[in-house]
Amino acid sequence: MGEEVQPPPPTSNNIPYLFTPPPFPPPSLHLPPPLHHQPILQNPQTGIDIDWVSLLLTGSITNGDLQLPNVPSITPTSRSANEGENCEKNSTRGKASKSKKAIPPRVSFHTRSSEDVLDDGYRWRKYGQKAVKNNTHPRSYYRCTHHTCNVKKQIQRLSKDTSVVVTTYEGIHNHPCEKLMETLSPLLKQIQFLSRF
DNA sequence: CGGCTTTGACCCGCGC
DNA sequence: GCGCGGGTCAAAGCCG
Repeated sequence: MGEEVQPPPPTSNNIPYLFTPPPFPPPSLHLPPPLHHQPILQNPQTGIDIDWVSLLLTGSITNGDLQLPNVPSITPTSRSANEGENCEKNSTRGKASKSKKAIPPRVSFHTRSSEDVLDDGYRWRKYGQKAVKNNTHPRSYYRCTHHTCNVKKQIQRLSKDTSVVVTTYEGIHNHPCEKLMETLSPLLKQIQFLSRF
């Protein structure tokens, strides 16, 4: 892949991945959010909403002055608690190896939903929940259940606006999304059929 | 019975 | 060095 990682947009709160637009496709989101999840990605400066249909059809967005490239806009974080797909545990738990760890791509986005868990077509197993500072809602930690896949995601509601769910993906799936294939295969067949005329 | 959630404990990095 | 906050583990319990 020759994709270049876009520099993170400047943020004031030193949380570099907030408001980071999703790449196309997002590392783990190969499906648009379900209908009950209203994506509210927007340019924090202009407040212009991102058009998911455009995103999925063209791979890029031209919505007002906000443009998203179709390359991953990945924002590696400087936090180091769990950097890595190499976060295999050594013999003793939590002991970090001295070698440099790869920083996994991290993407976060906001959706407006009454449900916490965004159904993105993958299967996730919850492995932790933690109360975080300055937020009345706990943060939930999920891991992809595919045995060879190391992708994680965090889900948290904004304390300011509890209808907003912040989903943060970490890592890239190394397997296809079965649900996506199920969903798309009849459409693809139809397209193939129609393209014969 | 297998897969999943819950939850308290543990570990680590960072700031003071 | 210490305390805090965040991330993960793993045992126990739940559920289909």
